[in-house]
Amino acid sequence: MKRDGLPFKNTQDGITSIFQKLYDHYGPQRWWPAESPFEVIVGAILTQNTAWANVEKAICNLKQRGLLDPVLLNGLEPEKIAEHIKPSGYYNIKTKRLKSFLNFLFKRFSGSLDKMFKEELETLREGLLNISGIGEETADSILLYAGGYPIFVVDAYTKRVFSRHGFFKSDVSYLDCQRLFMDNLSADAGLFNEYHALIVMVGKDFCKKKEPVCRECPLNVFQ
DNA sequence: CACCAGGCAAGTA
DNA sequence: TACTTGCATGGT
Repeated sequence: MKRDGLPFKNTQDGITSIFQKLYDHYGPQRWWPAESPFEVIVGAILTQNTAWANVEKAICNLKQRGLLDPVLLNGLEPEKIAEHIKPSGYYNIKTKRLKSFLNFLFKRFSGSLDKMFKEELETLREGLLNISGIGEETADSILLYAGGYPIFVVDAYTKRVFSRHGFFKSDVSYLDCQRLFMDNLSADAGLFNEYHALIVMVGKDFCKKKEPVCRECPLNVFQ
């Protein structure tokens, strides 16, 4: 880690102590905000490049109609799905993405999430990435937050916060960024769960896209 | 009013 | 491989 004047002995110390500072500041986040693994999956697809508040409206529409279930949603006309998830934006493409996932779930696991989550981590990750509409972040979110697998989720905030603090360049690849965390933390799903959630919190509060650097924040142990 | 949000795939060169 | 563009609503 070539970062002068920082209080970390090495990268591992940095990654570990930043987690501790965030946890001390924000407390446990207990993600994902959902009542079931399927709700996590739907939310993970709907939140692609979309504010969570809008996703909540869409999830609420589905939940109120009792449609937050693989069988029922799979039997629904695309036009009806699109109508319900409209508040989350990109509703036509997201309808296709939900259908693509459901098609995968029914063809490979006869519609059973329990069966799906019996797969090995790497096998299931490959399978999810093969679904049109599910990229690395969505796949890892499903694996970690719905399946409880020990995989670290990288998002725009992760790259922004940690590149601004010198851990890598802002155009770092998903896998390189993910490797930084997974190589320097124990493979603990509970830890990865909290860490990603805390990064999103601190990112929302102090690391906006517009500003050239992070404002002073709990992460600013760098001065 | 402009800009952004817990991405992804398809198109182009 | 490396860029660019479309997708769309709702909050600040």
